[in-house]
Amino acid sequence: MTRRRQQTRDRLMQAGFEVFVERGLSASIEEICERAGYTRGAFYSNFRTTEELFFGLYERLSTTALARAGEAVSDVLGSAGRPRRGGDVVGAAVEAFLSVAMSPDDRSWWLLSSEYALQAARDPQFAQRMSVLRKRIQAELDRFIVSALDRAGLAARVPPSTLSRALAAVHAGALAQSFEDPDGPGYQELLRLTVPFVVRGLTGPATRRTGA
Amino acid sequence: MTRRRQQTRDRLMQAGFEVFVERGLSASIEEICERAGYTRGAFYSNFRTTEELFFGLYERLSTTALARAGEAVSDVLGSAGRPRRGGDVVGAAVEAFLSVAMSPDDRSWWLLSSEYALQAARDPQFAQRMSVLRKRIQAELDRFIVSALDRAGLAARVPPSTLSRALAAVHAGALAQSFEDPDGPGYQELLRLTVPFVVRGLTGPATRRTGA
DNA sequence: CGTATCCGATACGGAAACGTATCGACCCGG
DNA sequence: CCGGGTCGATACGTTTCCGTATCGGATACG
Repeated sequence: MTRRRQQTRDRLMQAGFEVFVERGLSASIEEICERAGYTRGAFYSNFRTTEELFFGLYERLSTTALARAGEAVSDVLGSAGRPRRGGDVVGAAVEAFLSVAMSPDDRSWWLLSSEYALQAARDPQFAQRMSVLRKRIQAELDRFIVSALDRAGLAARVPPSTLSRALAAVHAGALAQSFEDPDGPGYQELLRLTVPFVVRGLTGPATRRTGA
Repeated sequence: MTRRRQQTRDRLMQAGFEVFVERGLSASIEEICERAGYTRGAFYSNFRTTEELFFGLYERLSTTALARAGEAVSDVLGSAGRPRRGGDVVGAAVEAFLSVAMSPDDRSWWLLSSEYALQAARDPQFAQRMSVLRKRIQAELDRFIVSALDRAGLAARVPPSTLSRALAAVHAGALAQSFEDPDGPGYQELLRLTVPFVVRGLTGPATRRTGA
């Protein structure tokens, strides 16, 4: 409510972000407070548990992701209209997809999203709360896929949501492996080795009707 | 050394496996001992820290995975020889790949491998110790890919190791997403939507020489 | 069957983190 | 400028977990 409170909340969340990245979800309340420059009193006045702060962070992150995806959609829609057949349509689509996807060098995001996945897998309540936000992003991503395909003159051979999940899975796998195996191919290369083929495999010319 | 000691080690590791799956790496020594039916004395007599047990589990798991991969290789090599062109060569290769990959419904493995990845990302020493074992599995997987391609009459357009990493990434992404988003397409479907296209995209007929 | 050794149980001290209850300072409105 | 309410700091007791040192019993072996 008050300005001061909002500021301490923000600082605690920022500190939580950093500490969670460094230490994982097992970070202690004291660590977070120390990082933020507060004492535990401030924490308990704003959050009940570390998990609560952790989930708050997810809300914040997913909100910004949603906004970014929304922008990407309008960008694509803005310059859409007439499909263009020539050129590396799929390559352009991949680039577009990358622009929506999380920044490839964002190690922090990968670490945290792994933590979120683990937490959700272990705590059904957490999973349910997360799923609400997930669905919103998922829907926005689907919209992006649809408009991007339209712009590229392509039609999906599977439901757009299925296509977007498949691409998201490939993206996540590439991101994970690029960190887990630093000697192997990097994130960019992995995507170049996979995404175009998946897109080509799951789409066809727009004129053809999807029926059957 | 003695039989009793080996048994308590085994039981502690099994308990550790279960507790790590349920609680994550932040599990306490006491939890593990309680689960195993021992007291902390037994633990300290066999391990120094929970991380040590955790890493020991990785050694054990990677060993069995290595053995399984080795079997798969000999299976494929055994019935190889003459490449067969007809039929769904790629589909068969995918099935073969799946037989090497981790069991799709093995939630425990996914949880633990995520924990391993996180731990390695945060602790360079842990990462280095893991990388030794990883490389062994990686090499076996590469051998599998090579022999499977040979058997299918296909030649990789990229280094086999690169191909295997790409497939591993897709596999990992599909596995993760199937757990993170239970409403979406499942593991099997995600792989069917992606792996064949990636394989086709990165391989060609064996007769053609790879040289540019 | 007896004995030396190994190994897991027990006991102890201490550190770290938790949650609460209370106090003092700051902030905002009148 | 001042008063009431909010908010974060402080202090306290409790719990949990840790690591070690020691003890008692099981085990392997002659």
